[in-house]
Amino acid sequence: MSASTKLSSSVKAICFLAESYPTAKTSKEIAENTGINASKLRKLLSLLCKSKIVVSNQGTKGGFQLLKSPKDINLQEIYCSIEDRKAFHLDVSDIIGKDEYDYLGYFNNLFSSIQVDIENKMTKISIQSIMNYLKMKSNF
Amino acid sequence: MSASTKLSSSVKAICFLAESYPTAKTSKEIAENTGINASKLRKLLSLLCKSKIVVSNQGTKGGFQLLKSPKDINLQEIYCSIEDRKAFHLDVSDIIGKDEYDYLGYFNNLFSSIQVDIENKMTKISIQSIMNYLKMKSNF
DNA sequence: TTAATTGTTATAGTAAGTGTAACATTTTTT
DNA sequence: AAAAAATGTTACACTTACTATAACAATTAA
Repeated sequence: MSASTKLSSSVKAICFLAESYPTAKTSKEIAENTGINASKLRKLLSLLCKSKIVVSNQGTKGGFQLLKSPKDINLQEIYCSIEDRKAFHLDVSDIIGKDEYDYLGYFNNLFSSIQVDIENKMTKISIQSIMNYLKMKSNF
Repeated sequence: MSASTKLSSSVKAICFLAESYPTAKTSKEIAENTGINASKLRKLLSLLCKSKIVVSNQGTKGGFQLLKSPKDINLQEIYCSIEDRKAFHLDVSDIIGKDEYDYLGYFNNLFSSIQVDIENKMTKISIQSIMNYLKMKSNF
Protein backbone atom coordinates (compact mmCIF):
# COMPACT_ATOMS: atom_id res chain seq x y z
CA MET A 1 0.00 0.00 0.00
CA SER A 2 2.55 2.45 -1.15
CA ALA A 3 2.31 5.71 -3.02
CA SER A 4 4.43 7.19 -5.70
CA THR A 5 7.18 9.69 -5.34
CA LYS A 6 5.11 12.00 -7.48
CA LEU A 7 3.70 13.84 -4.51
CA SER A 8 7.04 14.65 -2.95
CA SER A 9 8.51 15.64 -6.31
CA SER A 10 5.56 17.95 -6.92
CA VAL A 11 5.87 19.52 -3.51
CA LYS A 12 9.56 20.14 -4.03
CA ALA A 13 8.92 21.77 -7.39
CA ILE A 14 6.11 23.92 -6.05
CA CYS A 15 8.18 24.97 -3.06
CA PHE A 16 10.93 26.07 -5.41
CA LEU A 17 8.46 28.09 -7.43
CA ALA A 18 7.07 29.50 -4.19
CA GLU A 19 10.48 30.84 -3.14
CA SER A 20 10.40 33.32 -5.99
CA TYR A 21 6.61 33.61 -6.33
CA PRO A 22 5.23 34.70 -8.72
CA THR A 23 8.28 34.63 -11.00
CA ALA A 24 8.29 31.94 -13.71
CA LYS A 25 10.99 29.26 -13.84
CA THR A 26 11.82 26.81 -16.61
CA SER A 27 11.76 23.07 -16.08
CA LYS A 28 15.52 23.12 -16.53
CA GLU A 29 15.97 25.61 -13.71
CA ILE A 30 13.69 23.63 -11.43
CA ALA A 31 15.54 20.45 -12.33
CA GLU A 32 18.91 21.97 -11.47
CA ASN A 33 17.66 23.15 -8.11
CA THR A 34 15.73 20.08 -7.04
CA GLY A 35 17.62 17.22 -8.65
CA ILE A 36 14.43 16.02 -10.35
CA ASN A 37 14.56 15.11 -14.03
CA ALA A 38 13.28 17.92 -16.24
CA SER A 39 11.09 15.64 -18.34
CA LYS A 40 9.46 14.22 -15.24
CA LEU A 41 8.93 17.75 -13.95
CA ARG A 42 7.19 18.81 -17.14
CA LYS A 43 4.81 15.88 -16.88
CA LEU A 44 3.94 16.67 -13.28
CA LEU A 45 3.67 20.40 -13.86
CA SER A 46 1.40 19.94 -16.84
CA LEU A 47 -0.99 18.08 -14.54
CA LEU A 48 -0.79 20.88 -12.02
CA CYS A 49 -1.61 23.29 -14.84
CA LYS A 50 -4.86 21.49 -15.55
CA SER A 51 -6.00 22.07 -11.98
CA LYS A 52 -4.97 25.70 -12.08
CA ILE A 53 -2.23 25.44 -9.48
CA VAL A 54 0.47 26.55 -11.87
CA VAL A 55 0.40 28.12 -15.29
CA SER A 56 2.79 27.36 -18.11
CA ASN A 57 4.11 29.42 -21.00
CA GLN A 58 5.68 27.81 -23.99
CA GLY A 59 8.41 29.18 -26.16
CA THR A 60 11.36 31.41 -25.45
CA LYS A 61 11.10 33.15 -22.07
CA GLY A 62 8.49 30.60 -21.15
CA GLY A 63 8.31 28.51 -18.01
CA PHE A 64 6.10 27.64 -15.07
CA GLN A 65 4.79 29.89 -12.33
CA LEU A 66 2.40 29.52 -9.45
CA LEU A 67 -1.12 30.64 -10.16
CA LYS A 68 -1.95 30.99 -6.48
CA SER A 69 -0.19 32.18 -3.37
CA PRO A 70 1.71 29.44 -1.45
CA LYS A 71 -0.69 29.86 1.45
CA ASP A 72 -3.62 29.02 -0.84
CA ILE A 73 -2.19 25.76 -2.20
CA ASN A 74 -2.77 22.67 -0.11
CA LEU A 75 -1.50 19.10 -0.28
CA GLN A 76 -4.87 17.60 -1.10
CA GLU A 77 -5.33 19.49 -4.34
CA ILE A 78 -1.77 18.65 -5.36
CA TYR A 79 -2.39 14.99 -4.67
CA CYS A 80 -5.64 14.94 -6.62
CA SER A 81 -3.98 16.66 -9.57
CA ILE A 82 -1.22 14.11 -10.02
CA GLU A 83 -2.81 10.84 -8.89
CA ASP A 84 -5.86 9.20 -10.32
CA ARG A 85 -6.23 6.87 -7.39
CA LYS A 86 -7.54 7.71 -4.00
CA ALA A 87 -4.89 8.10 -1.31
CA PHE A 88 -6.10 5.00 0.48
CA HIS A 89 -7.23 2.27 -1.78
CA LEU A 90 -7.63 -1.50 -1.59
CA ASP A 91 -8.16 -3.80 -4.53
CA VAL A 92 -11.28 -5.52 -3.33
CA SER A 93 -13.17 -5.65 -6.59
CA ASP A 94 -12.48 -9.35 -6.98
CA ILE A 95 -13.93 -10.43 -3.69
CA ILE A 96 -17.49 -10.43 -4.92
CA GLY A 97 -17.09 -14.06 -5.75
CA LYS A 98 -19.28 -17.05 -5.27
CA ASP A 99 -20.79 -16.19 -1.94
CA GLU A 100 -23.84 -14.19 -1.12
CA TYR A 101 -22.20 -11.65 1.17
CA ASP A 102 -21.43 -8.10 0.20
CA TYR A 103 -17.83 -7.83 1.32
CA LEU A 104 -17.19 -5.28 -1.38
CA GLY A 105 -19.74 -2.86 0.02
CA TYR A 106 -18.40 -3.30 3.51
CA PHE A 107 -14.83 -2.52 2.59
CA ASN A 108 -15.79 0.35 0.35
CA ASN A 109 -17.60 1.99 3.23
CA LEU A 110 -14.58 1.58 5.44
CA PHE A 111 -12.12 2.82 2.86
CA SER A 112 -14.10 5.86 1.84
CA SER A 113 -14.35 6.85 5.46
CA ILE A 114 -10.57 6.56 5.79
CA GLN A 115 -10.23 8.50 2.57
CA VAL A 116 -12.22 11.39 4.02
CA ASP A 117 -9.89 11.52 7.02
CA ILE A 118 -6.81 11.62 4.83
CA GLU A 119 -8.23 14.31 2.59
CA ASN A 120 -9.12 16.43 5.60
CA LYS A 121 -5.60 16.15 6.92
CA MET A 122 -4.05 17.01 3.58
CA THR A 123 -6.36 19.93 2.99
CA LYS A 124 -5.13 21.59 6.17
CA ILE A 125 -1.51 21.54 5.00
CA SER A 126 -0.49 24.44 2.76
CA ILE A 127 2.69 24.94 0.79
CA GLN A 128 3.34 27.95 2.98
CA SER A 129 3.15 25.86 6.13
CA ILE A 130 5.51 23.27 4.65
CA MET A 131 8.02 26.01 3.83
CA ASN A 132 7.73 27.50 7.29
CA TYR A 133 8.38 24.12 8.83
CA LEU A 134 11.39 23.46 6.63
CA LYS A 135 12.91 26.89 7.26
CA MET A 136 12.43 26.52 10.98
CA LYS A 137 14.14 23.15 10.92
CA SER A 138 17.07 24.41 8.84
CA ASN A 139 17.93 27.00 11.50
CA PHE A 140 19.33 24.30 13.76
CA MET B 1 -1.25 3.71 -3.45
CA SER B 2 -2.99 0.44 -3.49
CA ALA B 3 -3.13 -2.47 -1.11
CA SER B 4 -3.15 -6.15 -1.70
CA THR B 5 -6.08 -8.45 -1.79
CA LYS B 6 -4.53 -10.24 1.14
CA LEU B 7 -6.67 -8.39 3.65
CA SER B 8 -9.96 -9.25 2.02
CA SER B 9 -8.90 -12.86 1.48
CA SER B 10 -7.91 -13.13 5.12
CA VAL B 11 -11.17 -11.64 6.28
CA LYS B 12 -13.14 -14.06 4.13
CA ALA B 13 -11.21 -17.01 5.51
CA ILE B 14 -11.57 -15.87 9.09
CA CYS B 15 -15.29 -15.24 8.62
CA PHE B 16 -15.70 -18.75 7.32
CA LEU B 17 -13.87 -20.12 10.37
CA ALA B 18 -15.99 -17.90 12.57
CA GLU B 19 -19.20 -19.41 11.25
CA SER B 20 -18.32 -22.73 12.88
CA TYR B 21 -16.16 -21.37 15.68
CA PRO B 22 -14.24 -23.00 17.27
CA THR B 23 -14.31 -26.01 14.91
CA ALA B 24 -11.20 -26.54 12.77
CA LYS B 25 -11.36 -26.51 8.96
CA THR B 26 -8.77 -27.58 6.43
CA SER B 27 -7.35 -25.24 3.82
CA LYS B 28 -9.14 -27.34 1.23
CA GLU B 29 -12.50 -26.82 2.91
CA ILE B 30 -11.90 -23.09 3.23
CA ALA B 31 -10.83 -22.95 -0.40
CA GLU B 32 -13.99 -24.68 -1.58
CA ASN B 33 -16.19 -22.31 0.39
CA THR B 34 -14.43 -19.05 -0.40
CA GLY B 35 -13.03 -19.57 -3.87
CA ILE B 36 -9.54 -18.70 -2.66
CA ASN B 37 -6.65 -20.93 -3.71
CA ALA B 38 -5.69 -23.40 -0.95
CA SER B 39 -1.98 -22.69 -1.23
CA LYS B 40 -2.56 -18.98 -0.89
CA LEU B 41 -4.78 -19.62 2.10
CA ARG B 42 -2.11 -21.64 3.84
CA LYS B 43 0.36 -18.82 3.38
CA LEU B 44 -2.02 -16.27 4.84
CA LEU B 45 -3.20 -18.50 7.66
CA SER B 46 0.35 -19.36 8.67
CA LEU B 47 0.95 -15.64 9.18
CA LEU B 48 -2.21 -15.38 11.24
CA CYS B 49 -0.92 -18.28 13.34
CA LYS B 50 2.20 -16.35 14.25
CA SER B 51 0.09 -13.56 15.71
CA LYS B 52 -2.11 -15.98 17.62
CA ILE B 53 -5.28 -15.26 15.71
CA VAL B 54 -5.66 -18.80 14.46
CA VAL B 55 -3.98 -22.04 15.37
CA SER B 56 -2.97 -24.77 12.96
CA ASN B 57 -2.67 -28.51 13.34
CA GLN B 58 -0.72 -30.57 10.88
CA GLY B 59 -1.36 -34.12 9.88
CA THR B 60 -4.52 -36.14 9.49
CA LYS B 61 -7.51 -34.48 11.16
CA GLY B 62 -5.53 -31.27 11.16
CA GLY B 63 -6.64 -27.86 9.96
CA PHE B 64 -7.05 -24.27 11.08
CA GLN B 65 -9.25 -22.88 13.83
CA LEU B 66 -9.76 -19.52 15.44
CA LEU B 67 -7.86 -18.97 18.64
CA LYS B 68 -10.10 -16.11 19.72
CA SER B 69 -13.79 -15.31 19.59
CA PRO B 70 -14.90 -13.42 16.44
CA LYS B 71 -15.77 -10.43 18.62
CA ASP B 72 -12.18 -10.28 19.89
CA ILE B 73 -10.52 -10.23 16.46
CA ASN B 74 -10.19 -6.85 14.80
CA LEU B 75 -9.13 -5.69 11.35
CA GLN B 76 -6.02 -3.95 12.56
CA GLU B 77 -4.39 -7.07 13.97
CA ILE B 78 -5.26 -8.98 10.83
CA TYR B 79 -3.71 -6.30 8.69
CA CYS B 80 -0.53 -6.17 10.76
CA SER B 81 -0.20 -9.94 10.62
CA ILE B 82 -0.23 -10.20 6.85
CA GLU B 83 1.37 -6.94 5.69
CA ASP B 84 4.81 -5.72 6.56
CA ARG B 85 4.07 -2.21 5.39
CA LYS B 86 2.07 0.37 7.19
CA ALA B 87 -1.43 0.86 5.84
CA PHE B 88 -0.59 4.33 4.57
CA HIS B 89 2.88 4.70 3.22
CA LEU B 90 4.67 6.96 0.80
CA ASP B 91 8.05 6.34 -0.76
CA VAL B 92 9.73 9.55 0.24
CA SER B 93 13.08 8.14 1.25
CA ASP B 94 14.72 9.44 -1.89
CA ILE B 95 13.76 13.06 -1.47
CA ILE B 96 16.59 13.79 0.95
CA GLY B 97 18.67 14.80 -2.01
CA LYS B 98 20.89 17.76 -2.61
CA ASP B 99 19.00 20.42 -0.74
CA GLU B 100 19.19 21.43 2.85
CA TYR B 101 15.53 20.97 3.72
CA ASP B 102 14.14 18.07 5.68
CA TYR B 103 11.23 17.06 3.48
CA LEU B 104 11.55 13.51 4.70
CA GLY B 105 10.91 14.47 8.28
CA TYR B 106 7.94 16.57 7.30
CA PHE B 107 6.24 13.84 5.32
CA ASN B 108 6.99 11.21 7.90
CA ASN B 109 5.24 13.26 10.54
CA LEU B 110 2.21 13.64 8.31
CA PHE B 111 2.07 10.00 7.31
CA SER B 112 2.48 8.62 10.80
CA SER B 113 -0.37 10.81 11.93
CA ILE B 114 -2.55 9.43 9.14
CA GLN B 115 -1.38 5.96 10.07
CA VAL B 116 -2.63 6.41 13.62
CA ASP B 117 -6.06 7.40 12.32
CA ILE B 118 -6.29 4.34 10.09
CA GLU B 119 -5.19 1.99 12.83
CA ASN B 120 -7.76 3.43 15.19
CA LYS B 121 -10.50 2.91 12.63
CA MET B 122 -9.44 -0.66 11.91
CA THR B 123 -9.10 -1.54 15.57
CA LYS B 124 -12.74 -0.70 16.12
CA ILE B 125 -13.91 -3.17 13.49
CA SER B 126 -14.26 -6.76 14.70
CA ILE B 127 -14.90 -9.89 12.69
CA GLN B 128 -18.18 -10.19 14.57
CA SER B 129 -19.27 -6.74 13.42
CA ILE B 130 -18.35 -7.56 9.83
CA MET B 131 -20.44 -10.72 10.00
CA ASN B 132 -23.37 -8.87 11.51
CA TYR B 133 -23.21 -6.31 8.73
CA LEU B 134 -23.06 -8.95 6.03
CA LYS B 135 -25.95 -10.97 7.49
CA MET B 136 -28.07 -7.85 7.80
CA LYS B 137 -27.38 -6.94 4.18
CA SER B 138 -28.17 -10.43 2.91
CA ASN B 139 -31.68 -10.20 4.34
CA PHE B 140 -32.72 -7.86 1.55
C1' DT C 1 13.53 31.88 -39.19
C1' DT C 2 15.75 30.42 -35.31
C1' DA C 3 16.12 29.31 -30.65
C1' DA C 4 14.04 28.07 -26.50
C1' DT C 5 10.60 26.19 -24.19
C1' DT C 6 6.55 23.21 -22.93
C1' DG C 7 3.70 18.97 -24.27
C1' DT C 8 3.44 14.26 -25.30
C1' DT C 9 4.71 9.75 -26.48
C1' DA C 10 7.62 5.86 -26.33
C1' DT C 11 10.61 2.79 -24.16
C1' DA C 12 13.31 0.28 -21.12
C1' DG C 13 14.15 -1.13 -16.49
C1' DT C 14 12.80 -2.08 -11.91
C1' DA C 15 9.79 -3.43 -8.30
C1' DA C 16 5.71 -5.33 -6.41
C1' DG C 17 1.88 -8.20 -6.40
C1' DT C 18 -0.57 -12.53 -7.64
C1' DG C 19 -1.74 -17.26 -8.36
C1' DT C 20 -0.35 -21.72 -8.51
C1' DA C 21 2.35 -25.79 -8.25
C1' DA C 22 5.62 -28.69 -6.13
C1' DC C 23 7.63 -30.66 -2.49
C1' DA C 24 9.17 -30.93 2.43
C1' DT C 25 7.51 -31.54 7.04
C1' DT C 26 4.53 -33.06 10.50
C1' DT C 27 0.96 -35.82 12.58
C1' DT C 28 -2.57 -39.29 13.06
C1' DT C 29 -4.23 -43.69 12.16
C1' DT C 30 -3.96 -48.43 11.19
C1' DA D 1 6.47 -48.84 10.74
C1' DA D 2 4.01 -47.36 6.91
C1' DA D 3 0.56 -44.76 4.72
C1' DA D 4 -2.44 -41.02 4.40
C1' DA D 5 -3.62 -36.33 5.18
C1' DA D 6 -2.69 -32.15 6.42
C1' DT D 7 0.22 -27.76 7.02
C1' DG D 8 4.71 -25.16 5.88
C1' DT D 9 7.69 -23.34 2.59
C1' DT D 10 9.88 -22.42 -1.61
C1' DA D 11 9.92 -21.53 -6.40
C1' DC D 12 8.29 -19.80 -10.57
C1' DA D 13 5.75 -17.59 -14.10
C1' DC D 14 2.62 -13.90 -15.00
C1' DT D 15 0.83 -9.58 -14.70
C1' DT D 16 0.66 -4.97 -13.20
C1' DA D 17 2.42 -0.73 -11.64
C1' DC D 18 6.05 2.47 -11.10
C1' DT D 19 10.09 5.06 -12.49
C1' DA D 20 13.35 7.45 -15.16
C1' DT D 21 14.76 9.09 -19.26
C1' DA D 22 14.99 10.15 -24.00
C1' DA D 23 13.11 11.74 -28.19
C1' DC D 24 10.44 14.50 -30.76
C1' DA D 25 6.28 17.43 -31.72
C1' DA D 26 4.13 21.82 -30.87
C1' DT D 27 4.35 26.44 -29.57
C1' DT D 28 6.09 31.00 -28.77
C1' DA D 29 9.18 35.04 -28.59
C1' DA D 30 12.87 37.53 -30.45
